[in-house]
Amino acid sequence: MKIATFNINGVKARIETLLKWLEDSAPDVAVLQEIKSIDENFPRELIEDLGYVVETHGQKSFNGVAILSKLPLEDVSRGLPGDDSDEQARWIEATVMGDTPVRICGLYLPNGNPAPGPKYEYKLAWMERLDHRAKTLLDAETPCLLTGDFNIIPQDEDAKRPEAWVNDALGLPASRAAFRRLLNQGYTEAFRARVQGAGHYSFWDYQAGAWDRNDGIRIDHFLLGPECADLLNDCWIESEMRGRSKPSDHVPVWVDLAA
DNA sequence: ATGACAATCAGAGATTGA
Repeated sequence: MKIATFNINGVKARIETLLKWLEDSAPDVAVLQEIKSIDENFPRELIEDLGYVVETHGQKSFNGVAILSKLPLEDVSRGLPGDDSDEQARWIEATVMGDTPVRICGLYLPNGNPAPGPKYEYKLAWMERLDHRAKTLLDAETPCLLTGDFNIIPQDEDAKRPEAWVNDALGLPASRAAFRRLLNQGYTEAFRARVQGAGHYSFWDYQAGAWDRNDGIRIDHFLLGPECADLLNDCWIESEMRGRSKPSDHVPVWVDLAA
């Protein structure tokens, strides 16, 4: 089973790019972030016509996540538990019913800039809620994974210019520590289980020719629970998507699971 | 230190992103 995460930076602006990608790359499951659309305006029929079931958790203008799947989805839930007052659409879960069912959590973690400040406090509080949800999922002792735009640069090797991010919400020690706490629970970062070394990125800013200079950062991740990590065949970044016409500033990241 | 670029909502320019 091939699963991809992709921050599409607006489904309305990216629909042609998205449809062509679904046709050409054909993920079994696509986990999307920043759909920037309410559920009613999401182009679900165009995607259903390609053989996908579509589950969205959208909001007006910003944020918004979705799961597209060629396999049936069960037990869909929306919103990260732990704060009923949080109205930002950043979390969706569903169980993908392949040969081995896998619980998939799609997340769009808050950016957090400027830091310090209320937006950074929201990011850290959101990660605390994520930590709790992740623990609960592990307790089930069945295959599960967390994937999406984490807005975290895990280590210096995950940025072309690490010095540019030391005071940024994506690279601050508290951000990295919260990410490590997830790993320390027993989650495996799929990409680093397969690929070592610097120079692998999933985001390049639209500005200042960042793509042409390969001035990127790796912030889109797969965290696999133990039962899911046992199924990992491969993990890779589809970086060539950044060079196509009308690209998102993120590219898809993939896992192949024996599930 | 800031802007560079892009998307959204709105129908200009502010807001958000990373």
